[in-house]
Amino acid sequence: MEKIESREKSTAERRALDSLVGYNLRRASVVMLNDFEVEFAEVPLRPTTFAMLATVDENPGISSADLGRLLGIKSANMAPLIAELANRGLIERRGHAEDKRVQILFLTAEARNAMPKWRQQALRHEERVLLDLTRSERATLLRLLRRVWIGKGG
Amino acid sequence: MEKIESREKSTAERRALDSLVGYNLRRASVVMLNDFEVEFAEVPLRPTTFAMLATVDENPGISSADLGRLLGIKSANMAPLIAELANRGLIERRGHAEDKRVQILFLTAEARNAMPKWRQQALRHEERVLLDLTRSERATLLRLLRRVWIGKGG
DNA sequence: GCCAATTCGCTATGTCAGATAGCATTATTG
DNA sequence: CAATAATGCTATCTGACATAGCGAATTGGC
Repeated sequence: MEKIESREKSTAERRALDSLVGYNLRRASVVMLNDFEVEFAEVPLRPTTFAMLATVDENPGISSADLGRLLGIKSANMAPLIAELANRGLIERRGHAEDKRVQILFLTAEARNAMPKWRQQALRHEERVLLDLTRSERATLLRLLRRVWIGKGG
Repeated sequence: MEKIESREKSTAERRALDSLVGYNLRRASVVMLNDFEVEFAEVPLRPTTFAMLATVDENPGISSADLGRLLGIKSANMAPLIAELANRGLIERRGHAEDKRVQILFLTAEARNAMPKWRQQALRHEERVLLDLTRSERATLLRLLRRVWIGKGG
C-alpha cells in the first residue's frame, strides 16, 4: 500500500496562537521547567524550593508569610513546602521574638554551604536554554517579563 | 503594645531571582493564566482547550496526534481533552479514510460560530494584561519567547 | 509474504504548582 | 473589651504535565 500522505504536516498551520503572548509564555515556561528538572535531577530541588532557599539565603530571618508574599505562594501552599525543607534539614524555623504567630527562617549550615553550587547550576540551566539569545536580548526579555507580572497579584 | 517593626518589608530583598529568566517566566505565566480564567469564566474554556479549538478551527481535519504535536500535548493527555470537547459538542471526531487508527477533528457548527467571540475574548485578555507594554514591546516579547521554546521538545 | 518496529488512541496513575475553605492562636484596632 | 486581621496550618480540589502499558493498525526490512 502507498504511504498515506494526508498526515504530512501542512505548511501554514497555526496562526492565531502564534501572536498570543500567553500561549508562547506557557510554551517557554514548560521548556524552562523541563530543563531545570534535568539540571537539578540529583539535588533534588524544584524551581519553587530553589527560589525559597535562595530568598531565605538573601534574607535570613525572613518570616514564612513574607517569603510567601515575595514569591507569590499562598500561605496554605507554603506550609507543606516549609515543612519539607525543614524535614530535609535545609532550613531552620525559629519563633519570632515579639510575635508568637510568626516563624522566622534561616538556612542550615548544610544549605548555606550548598547554595553557591546550586546557584551555579541555576545559571548553567539558564545559559543552556537561552543559548540562542544574546546578553542584550536576555536582558530585554527579563525586563519585559517583569513588567508583565510585577504588581499583578504576585 | 507597640506595633512590631521587624516584619516591615526591607528595601533590598531578593536579588538573584530577579535576574533569572525562568523565575520571571513562571511569574508572568501565572499572571496570564489567572487573567485568562477571569475572561473565560463563563464559557468555560481553559488556555489548553482554547488552543485546541483555535487550532482545529484553522486546520479542519487535523488528526489528534498532529494536534498534540503542534501544541506540545502528549497523546496520553490528549485523549481526555478530546473526549471532553467532543462530549461538550464542540468538536467532532471522524475516522481517517485510509488509516483506521487515526481520527480527524472538526469543529461543530456551534463551536465554529462561537470561535470569533472567543478569539475576541482572548485578545481582550491579552490587551488587559499587557496594557503597560507598547505594541513594539509586545512584538519583541513575542519574538523572544518563541525563540526560547521553538524546537525544544515542543 | 512475513515479522519487527512504529504509530495511534486510550487507560491508569503520579507529580507539581496553583486554588479555596476553614481552623486555633495571636495581634491590632475601634 | 469586642471586632477584625494576620499567621501558620490541614484538608481538599484543579489543571497541566509526566510514565507505563494496552490493542489495533500501519509501515518497513528481510
